[in-house]
Order: sequence, then C-alpha cells, then structure tokens
Amino acid sequence: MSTRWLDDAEMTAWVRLAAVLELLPGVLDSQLRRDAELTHYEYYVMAMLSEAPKRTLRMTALAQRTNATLPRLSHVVKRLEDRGIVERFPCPEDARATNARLTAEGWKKIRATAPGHVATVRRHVIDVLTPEQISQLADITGAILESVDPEGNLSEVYRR
Amino acid sequence: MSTRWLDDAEMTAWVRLAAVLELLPGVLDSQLRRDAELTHYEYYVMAMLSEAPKRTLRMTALAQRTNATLPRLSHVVKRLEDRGIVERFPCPEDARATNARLTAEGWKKIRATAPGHVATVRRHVIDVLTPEQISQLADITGAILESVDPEGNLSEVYRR
DNA sequence: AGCAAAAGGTTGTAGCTACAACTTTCCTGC
DNA sequence: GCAGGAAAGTTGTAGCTACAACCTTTTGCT
Repeated sequence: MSTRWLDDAEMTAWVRLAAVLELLPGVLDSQLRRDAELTHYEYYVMAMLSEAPKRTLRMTALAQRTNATLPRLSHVVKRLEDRGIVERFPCPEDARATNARLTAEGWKKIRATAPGHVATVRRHVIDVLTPEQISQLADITGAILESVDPEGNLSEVYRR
Repeated sequence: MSTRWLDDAEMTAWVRLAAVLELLPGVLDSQLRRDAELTHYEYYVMAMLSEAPKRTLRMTALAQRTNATLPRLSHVVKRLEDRGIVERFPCPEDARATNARLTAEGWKKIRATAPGHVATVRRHVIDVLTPEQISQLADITGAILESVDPEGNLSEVYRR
C-alpha cells in the first residue's frame, strides 16, 4: 500500500501547526510560571474546578475536562493540595471515588491570575485573528478533536 | 485596567485549541514510539536533517528549524548519536560550532518511519479537513506564530 | 449469594524538557 | 592587538508526564 504524501498546501499547514504545538505551550507556561508559579495545566485544573458546582469535581470528571490521564491528574492534584490550593475528600456516593475541591485560597489565586492569563491568550491567539478566523478555528479544531478522541468521551464543548 | 474576557465564540475556539495542544502531541508521540522508538521531536530532527544539503546542519540552525532551544536539542542529539542515528563533528568554518549529520542508518530509519507518521498526520489532521480549511489553518497558525515568535527568527515556511 | 471483571484512584519510576551555569571561540571598538 | 562582550554549545539538575503495577470498591452474571 503506497503512501499519500502531503502536497505543498497540506505541508505548509501541517508544519505551521506543528510549530504552534511546540511553541505555544511554552509561552503559556512561562507567563503563568512567572506570574503565579503555575503551569498551564495546573491553571486549567483550577479553572475547571472554579466553574463546577460547589467548586468540586470527581477526579475522573476533572481528568476528562482537562484532557489528561488519571495518573497525571492525581500527581498534579497532590501537589496542588500540598500548596493549599485544592483539597481532596472521599465521595459519599461511591467509596472508590475521590472529590477534588478548590479551596478559598485557590479561588482567590485563580481570580488573581485569570486576567494575566486571558491577556496572554488574547495577545497570542484571539487578537491576532479575525472573528471569521476564530469561527474557522473552532470548526477546524473541532474536527481534529473528533478524530483524536478515542471513544467519544470528549467534553460537550468539543461537540460540533 | 480592566480585563476583556472571552466571549462565547472566542472561548469555544480557545478551549478546543487548548485541547488539541494537550492531546495531539500524545497521539503523534505514541504512534512513533510504538513503531519506531522515537518521539515526535526526534522524528522532526531527523526529518529536518534529511532535507538539508549533505543531510547536515549546524546545531543552531537545526534548533531553529525544530522550534527548540539549544540545550534541548543538544540532549536529544546526544541520545540520537548514542543510537547511531546522527553523528556530530566540529564545523570547519567556525570552531565554536558543531555540525549534526544524519547517518546512513538514520536515513534508512526515517525512510522506513515516514509512511506511518504521514498516515497518522493525515488521519488526525489533514484528512478530516476540507482543502479550504487547510488553507485557513495555514493562515491562522501563521498569524499565531508571528505573535509567538520573539524576534523574527522563524523559518521561512512560517512567513505569510 | 458469590465470583470475575470493570471502574476509580494512587504510587513508583524512567525519560524528557526547562533553566541556569559554564566553557570556548569569535567579533568589535579603541 | 587586545580587552569585553556576544555567539555556539554542553552539562547538571529539578520538575513534570507517561507508563505500568497495584489496591479497593462496584457491577454483572448465573
């Protein structure tokens, strides 16, 4: 079976996307690290918790919303717990499960951190695109996510 | 100074892009790791070398084309050298500089690996998009790269 | 009921990346 | 022609992620 190589247009798009994949996380991480001693993933964990009812989510749900594996989340939450940013407690309905909750301190921290982070996202992504491109980007990433998602356990937001 | 938060359309695009940033590298890495014991970054290093004249590039040039810092590249190249995939030798014109060259074995390896990798890229990115979307993606990532790029040392491919 | 399999988490560890510190060579101005 | 700084790499190390192994509780079957 013979390989279908990429033509010029496809190659350009792919090379640039690969560069974004390589560079953008570093930009986000270093702003958050500098201003709040957080990684982008840690920020995302806090953000998902802050939007949940009672600022609480089960580990599995949190892992899904943050696009991470459970082991990764477990390690991260432990570190955040040591820093007083989240707390864990057993889930009453299911003795296997663990709930993670954003503490008052964590809530204060993300409120203080959000403006700087949003400004960074705006500066490097949103504000360099036209409204039309933003809509195109949502469609494009939506299509990619559908194919990347193993068995349909994406968050609702990704659904097209 | 007050924060301009993201509206719904902006938020959707950003959340999805963030998910792609988180998930796509893992997909690429695991295919390459499974089939060739390579990370995506290692593959990229080999690919850039394979396209260069004499399959040779100076470390700085290679770092730039692979969107990485020099320390990172240095570590990676050392490991590839230990595996007989690349070799390093001092640059004749500049005694500070080091050249990296793809070995015959490395050349064979990337030729054997490329079809599987391209198939993965097609499956998860290129083939899920229309030709129009591919062109849009190139423009969008081009704009992001310009803003992310610190002082204009991007490869030519990124220029719009 | 009782047992196997699945679901939910945690822990240990190897490996990769970021950051800082350091060495050597080259360039510039005086 | 020679200091001082920039450029090119390398190395050491701390920290994060992936992967595998493990434990406990729940579910499904019969």
